[in-house]
Amino acid sequence: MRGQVTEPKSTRERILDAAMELFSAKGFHDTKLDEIVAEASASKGSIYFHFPNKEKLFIALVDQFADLIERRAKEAIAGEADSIRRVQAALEAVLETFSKYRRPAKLLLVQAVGLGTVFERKRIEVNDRFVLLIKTYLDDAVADGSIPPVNTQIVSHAWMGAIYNIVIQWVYTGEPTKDDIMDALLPLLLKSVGYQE
Amino acid sequence: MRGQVTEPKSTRERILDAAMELFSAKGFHDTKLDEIVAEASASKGSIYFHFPNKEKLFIALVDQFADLIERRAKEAIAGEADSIRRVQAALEAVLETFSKYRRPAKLLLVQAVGLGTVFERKRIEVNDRFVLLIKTYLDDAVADGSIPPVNTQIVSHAWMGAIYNIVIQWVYTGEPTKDDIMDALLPLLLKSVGYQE
DNA sequence: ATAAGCGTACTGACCAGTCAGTATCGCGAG
DNA sequence: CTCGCGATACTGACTGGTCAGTACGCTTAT
Repeated sequence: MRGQVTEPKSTRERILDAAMELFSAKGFHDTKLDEIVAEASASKGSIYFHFPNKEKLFIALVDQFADLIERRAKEAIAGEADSIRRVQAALEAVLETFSKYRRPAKLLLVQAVGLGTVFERKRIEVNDRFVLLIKTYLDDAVADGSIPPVNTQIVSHAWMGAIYNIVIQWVYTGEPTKDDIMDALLPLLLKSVGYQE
Repeated sequence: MRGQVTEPKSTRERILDAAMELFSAKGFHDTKLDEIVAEASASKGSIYFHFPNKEKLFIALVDQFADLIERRAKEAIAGEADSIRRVQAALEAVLETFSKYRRPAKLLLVQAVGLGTVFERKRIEVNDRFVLLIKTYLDDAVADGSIPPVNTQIVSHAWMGAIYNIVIQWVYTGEPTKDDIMDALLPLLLKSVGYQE
């Protein structure tokens, strides 16, 4: 029998949780390290024991969530054989994951933008990872004739932006609901490349 | 006959130009007031003579460009009668304007995101202005039967995001060209709402 | 004993914003 | 026409608060 029903969180985890909470709510610059210290019931020393600096702490959160999203998308893809189904499954998985983790979504889609040059690269890197993922499977779908030929470069960027913006809207207002998004966005995107079900 | 061929720019204009240059390149926080001072060949005091603070200077630039975009879109709309043509004309005008002003585009679409709560409201306000504009004419197009009924709320946000992301991509890489964007994005968006030409 | 893990008091660079002062103009009175 | 006066536009040295990062010390487990 353990002393606690739920294993007490490690300091490192508490710091990450607190940082996620605050960064996603107030952004990078408006979040003070001392606030993270307070929220995490930790100390400045322990933050600098676990992370080299504030910037890396932020990036750790971005990477962590970007990895999760990508993993979920790839899992979903792996479960489908047909190329257009793969695209569809990946979209569903991504939307599902975003809607399950509202704060990380805001961190990734809003707070990680418009910081200096350093973060900019990170943002572009993450964006391109997903665009490439979409593009790959769109190209497959074109190749096997599921959809007519399109400029997949532009389409994947456009899709990415569409998803971004809808999710951001949802992050702020809670509207539209995840189901509404699924019902409206998925057909919209598929129709945009000429796919008829 | 004037003494100068081109009227020398006022201090206020030089400050705005310099601020646009630097903010769009390095973002809000990485741009120091002293850098704007140097770039504008002005002085700290004159910045604070013309603007209450750094934040308002930034917002002035955002507003200025958002106004321009909206004006161009409305002009384009005014020249068309058919509702679907209006949507089309507005999109063309917006893309045209973005592509003509690369730096302001980056300022509005990238650098104005992820700053604190104050800027966040501004960003949402601007975004909603355009979304509403799109939505209005989409609703018209649905009403007169040009396109089948769709969730125009979601569609307008999705369109907005698609445009954003493509333009951002262009801002960074110069690719795809404006013409490629027109050729690929316009049909994409129209197809997404089931419009066949 | 010794090192990983953490706490706390401290430092100092940085930079937005201030302010006392200067320059230049238009204008009405003498 | 010119002098005084107020208003507008601008200057740049200075300040003071802020906050990321550091120094160093105490604990606990091995």
